[in-house]
Amino acid sequence: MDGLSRPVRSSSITLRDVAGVAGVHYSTASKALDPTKERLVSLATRARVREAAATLGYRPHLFARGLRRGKTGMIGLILPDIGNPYIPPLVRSLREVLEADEMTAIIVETEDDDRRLVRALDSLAALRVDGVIAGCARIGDEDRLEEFDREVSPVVLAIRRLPGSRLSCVSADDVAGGELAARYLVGLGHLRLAQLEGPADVQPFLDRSEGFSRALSAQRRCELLEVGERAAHPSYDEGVRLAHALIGRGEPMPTAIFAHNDTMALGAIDALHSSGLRCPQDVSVLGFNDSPLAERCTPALTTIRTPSGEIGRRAAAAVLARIRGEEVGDQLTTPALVPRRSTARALAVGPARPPSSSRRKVTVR
Amino acid sequence: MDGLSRPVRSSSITLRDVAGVAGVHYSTASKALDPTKERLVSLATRARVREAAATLGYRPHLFARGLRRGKTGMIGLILPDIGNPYIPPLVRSLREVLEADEMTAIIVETEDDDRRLVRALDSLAALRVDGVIAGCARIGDEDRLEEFDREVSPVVLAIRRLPGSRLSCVSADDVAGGELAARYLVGLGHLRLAQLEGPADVQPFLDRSEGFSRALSAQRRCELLEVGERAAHPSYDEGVRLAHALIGRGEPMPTAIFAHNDTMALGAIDALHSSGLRCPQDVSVLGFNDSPLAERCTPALTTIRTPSGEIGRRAAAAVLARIRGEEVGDQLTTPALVPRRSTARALAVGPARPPSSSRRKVTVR
DNA sequence: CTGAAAGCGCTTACAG
DNA sequence: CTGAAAGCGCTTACAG
Repeated sequence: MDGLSRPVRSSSITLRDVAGVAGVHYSTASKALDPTKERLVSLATRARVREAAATLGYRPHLFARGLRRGKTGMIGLILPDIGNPYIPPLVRSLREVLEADEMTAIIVETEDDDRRLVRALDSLAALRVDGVIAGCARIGDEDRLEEFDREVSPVVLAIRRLPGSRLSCVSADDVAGGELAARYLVGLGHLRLAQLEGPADVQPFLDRSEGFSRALSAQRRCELLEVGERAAHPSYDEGVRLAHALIGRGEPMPTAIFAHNDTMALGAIDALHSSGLRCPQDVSVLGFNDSPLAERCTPALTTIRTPSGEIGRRAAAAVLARIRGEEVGDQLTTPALVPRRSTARALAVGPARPPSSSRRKVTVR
Repeated sequence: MDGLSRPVRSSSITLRDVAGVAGVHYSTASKALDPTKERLVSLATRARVREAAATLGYRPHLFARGLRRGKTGMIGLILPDIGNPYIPPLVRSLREVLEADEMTAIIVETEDDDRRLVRALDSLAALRVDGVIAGCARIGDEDRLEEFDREVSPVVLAIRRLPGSRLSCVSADDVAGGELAARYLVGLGHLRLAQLEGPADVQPFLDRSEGFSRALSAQRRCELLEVGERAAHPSYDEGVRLAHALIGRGEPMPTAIFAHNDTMALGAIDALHSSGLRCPQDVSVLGFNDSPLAERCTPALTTIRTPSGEIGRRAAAAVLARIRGEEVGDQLTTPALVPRRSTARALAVGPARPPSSSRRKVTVR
């Protein structure tokens, strides 16, 4: 009678419709269509129901099913920035694992902003996601994330670990990555080095710093030059800014720079370039992550690979396990050095200087 | 009794719980909490219900509500590739508009693969999304997309129009963009030009080709060199490949190249570079889209801006309108030229040639 | 202004 | 093997 209150689209085919065509009760149709329950239904009925479903184009209403079963089949994926080239491969691998379990990922972005995180968590709670993969954790987020884990659904950390939290985490071994960076550059003969550090509220950057400077201090004669500040965001623009800060100090330039991610490394290379310094001839630059753009730039970027595919797969498997009620431990993947063109042997001769400053000295003297 | 079948988490606070604490029927609680219905409830009750909801931390179960109301609050966003730097800004702007209407976007990727499109549409149908924004349309997808629009929920096209379809579309005016590219390069004095074309099953690339070559043929003395093939994907790698194809022909090089998107332009620049040709001194390169990386590379890329923020917002507004039952027309946004460092005046002197081939000629002669 | 009932589309014990 | 019933959490006519 009330045409307006009914769904308009033809394809809101329901189990009732299927059952009607097949001539059975809709609960029987439900069982016939459920692989785990089909054995409760006679072969003949099964066939009839399936045919009816096929000809009608029936699709189970996932959220109706979810409501009944007490789950939604949705996983929240909280990311700081989907524009970071490291992210898409990770999202893809993660989604593959989720989809194999009929789960769908909902991506929300925080842009490393507190209020956005709160809002993201709010919506995911209202959506009743079955679990969350948080790739956005900043030091200080422990409580919020753990509360969600306690009150709504399981949360696992990915990429960014949170030492002060009991939430399990899948990430790279960033300390080892920093060490690897240092040892490689030292092996190339570099004695004066610097690092462009990511924000201090993100543990991986702290870890990379620690690994790098620790491995360096184990070497005699190696000097770690201070940039004086860290990046506000681990972005190209900040890479440019910090590199210029380094150049502008007036002190001798390092012969090698370790940037805390690939994007900052690209910024640094372009900044060097625009200051008349060549990479790698004057200054070697080493990135971190091995995101897709690392091999697609000039010079191709030497970097530390932190396998995003594997981290994505493991993180997905970890939430799925926690949803099943299993406990999962932390998982660190081992980073690997990928040598390309942006690093070179240190020259035996004296320190490179920004052309302008060396020119200045020449004219002054 | 049966502890196992009930939700475990404390926060599955339901309307019943709230009503219990407030001492009212749960239907009354529902009204008290609904801004559009709160006037049906006495002030005192309203206050009590709200307080109960707040102290219990009640959140409406969005999918339960959706089931009752016949909508889910979800919009499917079908994209070929979230790794394309043009995409994140578009996703962000689009999401802003959707969120203002309490809608959530579900992103699925097709990688321009037929089977993935089918699967994507399948899942979105099972999710009963209220609408779809398809940024993945390839020529030939008309039927599938229109069927979804007819049977499941409204589909609007974004970025890629589909001339053979009645689905409404929000995109850039790609023909005008191609013309703009041609006129700009001609204005710089270039007489021998080439374009690196994207796949022929994507209308925007066809449009860019058409605009470019049409504007060029209107000029006397301008020559459009044939590359001989199009890109299989509009990617960096294909940009590299096509540029090498151009260089390897043995014919004189163009002095300006129009790449059908920024990513291909970057590939082309790197390919030129690795062949000893400088951009822009030897060859100017013009991109398309003005994705974020265009201003963050060396040389900064001259490109055609097709405002992703605006396209995203309009596309979101368009689905929302269609969901409300309104018809919406096609919308073309006007592209604009963004001059940067990768293009320069054509030299008055003779054609640039790949160094190797010119060297060869020198030694041979 | 409040409550009781029906129902969104499904699943799942429970009878027969 | 099949069906009838209850219920997931909500909203919304409909009575009172």
